Amino acid sequence: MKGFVHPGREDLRIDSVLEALANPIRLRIVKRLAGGEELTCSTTLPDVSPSTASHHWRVLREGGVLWARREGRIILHTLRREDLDARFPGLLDSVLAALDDSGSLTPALP
Amino acid sequence: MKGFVHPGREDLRIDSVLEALANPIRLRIVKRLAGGEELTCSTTLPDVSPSTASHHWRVLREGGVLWARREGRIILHTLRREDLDARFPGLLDSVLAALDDSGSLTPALP
DNA sequence: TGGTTGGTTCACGTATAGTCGAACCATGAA
DNA sequence: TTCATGGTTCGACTATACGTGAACCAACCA
Repeated sequence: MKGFVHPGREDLRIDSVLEALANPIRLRIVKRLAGGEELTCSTTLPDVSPSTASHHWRVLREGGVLWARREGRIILHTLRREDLDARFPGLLDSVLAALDDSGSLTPALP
Repeated sequence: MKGFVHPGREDLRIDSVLEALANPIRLRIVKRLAGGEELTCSTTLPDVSPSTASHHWRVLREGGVLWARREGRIILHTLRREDLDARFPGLLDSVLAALDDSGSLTPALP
C-alpha cells in the first residue's frame, strides 16, 4: 500500500468512467469534489462503514475519476477534472448539472 | 405485455441513465441508435441469446434511454435524444463522442 | 386453423457489486 | 517505543446483474 494506482489520462475508458459514476454514493462524492474541496475518506461518508467507503473511493480512483494522495495520516482526494474534460468533453459537466437539479442524491452531510 | 413502459421525460434520473449506459453491450446499442437507425432486437445483437438481448433492451427502455414501439411483428427502437438532451444537456453527446474515439466498443456487426 | 417469426417472460445458475466487521498497515504524536 | 488515528485489505454474506434455454405470447401468413 505504498502510493496509489491511477490510470493515465490516455488510459481512461468511457465504460469504466460510466461504471464508476453509476452509483448514488459515488455520485455524492463526485458532487462534493466538484465544489473544489479536497476530501478525506471518512469525513465524506459518515453513514457507511470505513471499508465500504474505501471501496467506493477505490472504484472512483481506479476508474480515473479522482486523484488520491497521502498527506500525513490522511488521504486527500481531488477530481480529475482536466483529464476527464480532455478525454470526454462535456461528460462531467452534464453529470454535475444533473446532480445540481435533483436534490435526491444530496442528503444532509457535514 | 401490451405496449411498453417508458418513464416520462421528467421522471428520467441521472443515476438510472448512467446505470443503463454503464455496460459495453448497451453502449454498442446506443451507438448504433445514434446513427439514426431504428433498430430491432435480434438484428442488433446477433452474438447474444434473444433473452439476453431482451434484457439489455429493457434496461435501456426502463432507464429512459430509448423508445420502443411495435410495428407489426417486430419492435423498433429509437434513441430518446430530445428527452435526454433536455434533461441532461451534453451527456449523450459526450458519451457518443467517446464511443467514436475508441473503437473498442464497436466490434464488427451487421 | 395452424405454422412461422420476432420478442418476452420465467426459472435457474453464475458472476460481480455492495456491505460489514475484524485485522492489519502507515503515519505522527506522546 | 508505544499509542491513537485514518485507511486499507481480507473474508464472509447478501443482493443484484448477467446470461441462458424453455415456454410462452403477439402478429402475420398460408
